[in-house]
Amino acid sequence: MVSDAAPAPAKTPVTLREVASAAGVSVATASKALNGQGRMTARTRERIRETAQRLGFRPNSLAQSLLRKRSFTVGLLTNDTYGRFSLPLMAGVSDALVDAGVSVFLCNVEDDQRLGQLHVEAMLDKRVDGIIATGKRIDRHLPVDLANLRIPVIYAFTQPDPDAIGFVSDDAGGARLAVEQFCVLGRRRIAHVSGPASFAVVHERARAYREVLTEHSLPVAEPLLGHWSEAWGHEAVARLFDGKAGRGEKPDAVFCGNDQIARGVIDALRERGIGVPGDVGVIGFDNWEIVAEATRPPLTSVDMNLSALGREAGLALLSLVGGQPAAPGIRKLPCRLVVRQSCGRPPGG
Amino acid sequence: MVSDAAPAPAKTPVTLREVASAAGVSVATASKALNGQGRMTARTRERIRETAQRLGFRPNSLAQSLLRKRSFTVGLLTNDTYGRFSLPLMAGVSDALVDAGVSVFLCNVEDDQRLGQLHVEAMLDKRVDGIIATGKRIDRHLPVDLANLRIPVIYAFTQPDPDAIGFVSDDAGGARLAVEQFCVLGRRRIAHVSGPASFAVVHERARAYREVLTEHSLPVAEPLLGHWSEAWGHEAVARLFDGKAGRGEKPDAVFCGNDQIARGVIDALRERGIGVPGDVGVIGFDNWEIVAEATRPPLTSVDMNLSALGREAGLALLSLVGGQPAAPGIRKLPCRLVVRQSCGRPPGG
DNA sequence: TCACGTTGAGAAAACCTTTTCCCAACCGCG
DNA sequence: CGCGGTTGGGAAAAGGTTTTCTCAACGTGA
Repeated sequence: MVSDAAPAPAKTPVTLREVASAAGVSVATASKALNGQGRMTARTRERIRETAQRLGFRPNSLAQSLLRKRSFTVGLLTNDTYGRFSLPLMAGVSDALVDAGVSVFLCNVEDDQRLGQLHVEAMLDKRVDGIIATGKRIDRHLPVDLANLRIPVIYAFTQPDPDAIGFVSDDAGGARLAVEQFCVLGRRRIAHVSGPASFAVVHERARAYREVLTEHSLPVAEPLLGHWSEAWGHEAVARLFDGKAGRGEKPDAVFCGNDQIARGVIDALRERGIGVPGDVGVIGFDNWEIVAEATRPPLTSVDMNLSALGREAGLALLSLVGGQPAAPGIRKLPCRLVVRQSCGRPPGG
Repeated sequence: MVSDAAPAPAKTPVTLREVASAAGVSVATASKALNGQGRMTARTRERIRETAQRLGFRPNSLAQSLLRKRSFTVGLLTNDTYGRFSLPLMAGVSDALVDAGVSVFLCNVEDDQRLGQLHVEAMLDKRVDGIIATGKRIDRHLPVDLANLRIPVIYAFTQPDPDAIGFVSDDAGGARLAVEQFCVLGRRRIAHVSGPASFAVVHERARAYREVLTEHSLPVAEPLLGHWSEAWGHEAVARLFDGKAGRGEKPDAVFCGNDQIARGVIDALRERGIGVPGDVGVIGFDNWEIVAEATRPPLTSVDMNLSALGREAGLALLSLVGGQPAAPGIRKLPCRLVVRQSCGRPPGG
């Protein structure tokens, strides 16, 4: 027998049987030694451990899964192929699971029912322990039916089935943060420019906007709804600022439905010689850093904490898989305001 | 026996054994019937198939994998957590593999060696058939060692190990497309504004830029290297256009290293009253649609075809897993020019 | 009738690990 | 010396599928 020195990468994985025979014990004993189970002398256990170490033994996850009926694998379903929402979310999910030794199948289903079916079946066949469904819109379903699946399902940033568990961002809370910030900064005429009325979050944020203004006894302007683009930001500024009303009647703050709109608003204001944040404060939504940091001045924006949301979803799934019960319903996670320069500084500051 | 009508979702998966006993045959026969193997009467085969169908039988992938030593699973390693490069690439990979019944483990390793190790080991334990490594930079390695892995590895949009197979975009070719386009459009004084010198692609594109200009006997200006931001685009315009040289000596076209720089360039030009594309044509790189479509005018840009690159990588891995040999080396995939309005139209058009 | 080939289907091994018995040896105690 | 209890470790089943081998029945030609 040649003593192989460095544990050179074996061409074929070493099995428990090989460890056992190298250590001169049965596979049963070897298994128990490595898992800290059973009874044996400390010396035997240590010898087996060393042998396994030396041979570079790693248990075959497939065999373990087959037996334990637990694959340490979950599926992540998304239809947000190119979007920027799913990536931080996925990172959070993955982050929460990797420490538990759980790997994540990424399944992009677009909006294709057939593709969704295909992926779900593949995941079921592979005996995933659970599924996380995520999308690009809070108020839409994925094109798959996950209702009676015999494995736990968690929804994140997408519309959950009834009786399921879903995590979403607290958009109303996020909107409050933004508008309250304007109030604190002494802004009095706060406008709201947002996306299409077909999005549920548009109404949720608009409601919060109205509430905060009312609470502060400030005038409530009807929100301007358009679409999620810079161009719409430009147009909204034209509508808000190009009238012949005096300076004192025009907005001194604009709360925007996303960062692209805010970018358009800031650019349009600058083109009109209106100072940001001097004359008008601007706050965006999404905190899309690459946009928020490129605006002039850098954009204050509401962050939905998507990565944290993904983490929570991952942990919730883990606990469900572990057999912990959990009440169905929607959990809203708080947003946070990332203050940069576009909103201005406190009067006294 | 009650005839259960609709195949209600069973609480526990139905096994081959159950199918066999329901059809009155042995598991061996059942297996062969469903896989089109072995010899039996057509009637027997059909009866078994129907029984399986009726019971909603789906083979346990874990058991199959254990036996076949093939898990129909691959790992996708990335360190591009928030970036926009990995998403289209992943979509392409997933797309190429889903039809072969192969699922993809998404592993985000950041730039963390420990995390990389962790993920690679988890994937190896789960007996993935192969690994695709992808990153956010073509000229950097991932923080993991995939050299002697006993399973096939493909690199995509990241620096491959020697003797490995890698797919990257043909950046020089992409740059040629852009500069040639300017030449065709009759531009004569073409500038190049790009990212930091620490990126290999910056030099590759600059070389192509010089070559094309030389081929067309046009003056070659030294490329301006800075960083990948809008702010740098602004500054570059200041350097190029704010001198006291006459209009006839200033650039009439700017080829930018990415879309953000191009965005900055266009904005800065507009602020100076210089018309785009009338006075100066602009072409960007990356074709990041959300930026390219928001510039005024919409930005012509080089698309790296990342989704196609992902597809190629996926197919290559599949063929490697299938035992097909493949020569090591780097394969460059062509870019394409997406023409919008910022480059101008042909003189006669 | 016998030898032989074909057909249809089942038994069992294999994949790798975990876990539940089970058993032999040993110890102490009466 | 006999007995119950403990200790160290092994045999075997289980998990679900695939594949090889085996075998009985049957038909055919001599």
